[in-house]
Amino acid sequence: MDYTNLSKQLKAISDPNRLKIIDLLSCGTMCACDILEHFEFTQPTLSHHMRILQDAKVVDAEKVGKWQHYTLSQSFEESFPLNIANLLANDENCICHCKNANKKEDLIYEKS
Amino acid sequence: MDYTNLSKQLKAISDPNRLKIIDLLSCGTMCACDILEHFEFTQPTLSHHMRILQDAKVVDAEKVGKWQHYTLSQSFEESFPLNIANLLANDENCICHCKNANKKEDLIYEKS
DNA sequence: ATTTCACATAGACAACCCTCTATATTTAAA
DNA sequence: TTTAAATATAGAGGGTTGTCTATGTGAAAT
Repeated sequence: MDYTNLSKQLKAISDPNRLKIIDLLSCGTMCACDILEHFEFTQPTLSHHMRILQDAKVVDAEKVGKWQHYTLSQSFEESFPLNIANLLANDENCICHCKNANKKEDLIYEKS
Repeated sequence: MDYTNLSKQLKAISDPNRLKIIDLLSCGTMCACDILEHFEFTQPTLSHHMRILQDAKVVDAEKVGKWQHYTLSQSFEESFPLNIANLLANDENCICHCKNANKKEDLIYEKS
């Protein structure tokens, strides 16, 4: 598991305003000015948030005339929930392979 | 969707070291000293990380003798992946109800 | 050609985060 | 009772973040 990379995506989405942006984009493509209508902050602040989401490959951008069209990136939509499931799963990918868990003296050991 | 609350959980887990802690705990309960063996940083730093995870209700702690036993909280394991899926889903919970998406002049409108 | 619109960039500032060293607390062991 | 072990707390330092105002840029409209 690549903690550094997953951490970057999590940092990118772990702001309440950026979560709302992602929720808006889950409905489909939107341009910056339409997104901005849903917020109280200024246009440069939105531009800052969109750059963070693009740098983290959470959102794709395409310029159409004067407008920037933003879309949730397919790789994010597909792989991010899988990465979260993988993180929480107790399976062969688990870092500790269950060697170090539940080994305190008040817990029962398996016979060796 | 409660962006503020989801943001707090995301911020809590969006650090590479805390992601590794969560991955370790996905195998089961561990005490602080066992977790610490997997890291280079100092004991007070681990204590700091565990407090953040507890405050965000990601991890539960139980003191047993000298040891602190840490476990992934059941509510986190269950509800967090659902919240992520909900965020990305284009469904009735979507903030915009699809009213504002895809409305630019270069896109086709549905007949009304 | 000039203006307007949509968006990006620069720089500043306060708040927060991660890590450290030093020290306190609590529990068990000697 | 003293000591040792496991963990928590306090405080500091350097880095990062979210927001702002001011300004730049590029495309469309007049």
